[in-house]
Amino acid sequence: MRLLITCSGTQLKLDRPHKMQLLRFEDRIEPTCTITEVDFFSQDHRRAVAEAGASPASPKDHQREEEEEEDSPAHGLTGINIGLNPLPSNTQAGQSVIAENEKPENKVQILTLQRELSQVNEENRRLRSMLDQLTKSYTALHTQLLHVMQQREVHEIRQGQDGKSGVPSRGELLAHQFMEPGPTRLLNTGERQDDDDGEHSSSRNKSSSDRGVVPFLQRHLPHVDASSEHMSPSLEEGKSPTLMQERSTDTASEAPCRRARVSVRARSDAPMINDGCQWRKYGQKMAKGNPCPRAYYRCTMAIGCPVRKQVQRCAEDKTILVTTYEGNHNHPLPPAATVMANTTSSAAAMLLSGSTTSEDSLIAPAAGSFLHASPYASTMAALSASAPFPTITLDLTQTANQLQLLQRAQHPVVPLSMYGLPQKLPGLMVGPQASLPFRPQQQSMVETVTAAITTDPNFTAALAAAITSVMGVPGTTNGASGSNAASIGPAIVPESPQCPKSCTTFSIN
DNA sequence: CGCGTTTGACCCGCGC
DNA sequence: GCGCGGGTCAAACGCG
Repeated sequence: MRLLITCSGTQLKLDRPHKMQLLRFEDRIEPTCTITEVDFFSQDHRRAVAEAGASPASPKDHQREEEEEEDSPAHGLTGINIGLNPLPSNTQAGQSVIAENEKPENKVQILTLQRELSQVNEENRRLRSMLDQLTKSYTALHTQLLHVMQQREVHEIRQGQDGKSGVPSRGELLAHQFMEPGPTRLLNTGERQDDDDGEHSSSRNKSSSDRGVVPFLQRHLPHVDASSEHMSPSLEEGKSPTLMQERSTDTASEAPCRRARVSVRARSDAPMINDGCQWRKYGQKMAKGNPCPRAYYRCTMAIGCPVRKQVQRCAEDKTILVTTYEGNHNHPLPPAATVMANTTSSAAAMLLSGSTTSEDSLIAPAAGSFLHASPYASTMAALSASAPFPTITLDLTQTANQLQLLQRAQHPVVPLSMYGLPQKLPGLMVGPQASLPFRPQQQSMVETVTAAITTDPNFTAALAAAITSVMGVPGTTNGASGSNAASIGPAIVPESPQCPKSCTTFSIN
C-alpha cells in the first residue's frame, strides 16, 4: 500500500496502493492541503459511504476532490484550486510587484504562479513537520517493540535451553518465520498431510491442475491456511528450511487438518456482503441451532480457486450477517476484493502464526498481540481456537465501542499499522529486519480497518480520528485528549462523525 | 442454451 | 458401530 500525501499536486509517497482522501486539515492547514491516501474500495462503495454521511466533507471539499479526480486539463494544472482559495495577505516573499503596464492575463498568471509557489513552500513546511512527527512516533513505537522483543527473546532462550541443541526454539522459529520477506510462512510439519482442502474423498476428483497452480496470493500475502502445526520432524532432520517453505507455500492453502477461518460479522440487509469477488453458491444447509440457512459459496474468479465462504445470518440478531472465509485466492484480485482478501489472509495468518504447535493455548500469545495491539482489534476480533478450525472473528457491529475505546486509548497506538504491526508482534523478531517498515505481511491492521470500512461506513469516523492523530496536525491541540501527538483521541463523538472543528474530513474514494 | 441456484443425497469426522 | 452434524456434490430447475 502506499500513502500519498498530496499537497497542491505534489505527492509524497509514503506507502499504500489504495486511495482515500483526508481533506481539510483546515484551520491549522490551509484548505489547499490535501492528504491523499487511498481508495480501498470501489467507486460504488465510496459513493455509498459518502452518501451515508460517513464522509462529512463540505461541498467545497467534494468539489475539490472531484476536480482532482477528473484530471482534466482545466483542473490538472496543479490540482490547486486557486480561485477558490485566496491566500492570506501575508504571502511569502516571492511575490513581486507587478508592473502596471503588464497585460491583465499576464498579471493573473503571475499572481497565480506566485500563489502556487507560496503554497507549495508552505505545504512543504507542513509536510516536513508532519514527517517529523511520524518519525518520532515511529521511533517511539520501535523502541517499545524492541524492548518487548528483548524481553521475549530472553524468555524464549531460557525456555529453549531445555530443548535439544540445534533445534530452534519455537521463538526462534517464529522469529524466522516473521523475518521472511514473503508471506508469513508457517512452518510446515514434516508429514505433509494430504493437501486438498477437504477434498478427502478420492471419488471427488479434483483436477490435477489445481495442484499445479502456483498460489499467486500465497506468494504475496500471508497464508490463511496452515499446512500443519506441529514442529517439523524433518526440520529436526536437517532438511532445508527453504524446501520446507516451498512445500509450505505449495500446500499451505489446502490443509485438511487445521485451516484458519476468518469470520466477519457485519450488519447488512443484503443477502451477502459485496467483497469484490465473484462467488458461486454450491450448497445450502440448515445449521443446527440457527433457523437461518447457511449458504456455501466458492470463488469463481479463477478455475480451481480454493477460497470458499459461508454466509449465515446470526441467530440472535438477524440483521447481522456472518461471513466466514477460508483459503487463499490463487489468482490476482481486483482492488476491492484484495482488501477483503488481505484482511482475511492477514487475520488468519496472524491467528495461525500463534498456532504452530497443536496446543491451542499457544494461539493466545499471537492472537493476544493482535487483540491488544489495537484499540479496534480488542473489540473487533475474537478467537475461537476450540472450534474444529481456528477461527478469528472480526466483529464490525460494535462501532460505538470501538470509537470509545479509540478515544480512551492510552498508548500511542498507530492504528494504521504504519510501522509495525500487530501481526508482527507475535514473531517478535530480533535483528535488522525488525526495523524494516512497510512489509506486506505487516498490514493486517490496515486491512482489518479497511474491511471494517467496507462493511460499516460509520467506522470511517474512527479511522478519521486515528488518521488525524497519526498525522499530527501541526499545532493542533485536540481538546479532550490534549497533547501527545501520537496519542489517540481526537474529540469525535461516535454518533456524529461530523467534526466541524477538528475538521479531518475523510472520504472513501 | 448457458449459467447460476436449489436441493436432496452422499461423504466424512466426531462423539457417544 | 451408530447417529448426528457439517460440508460437498451433482442433477434438476429457473432465468436471461
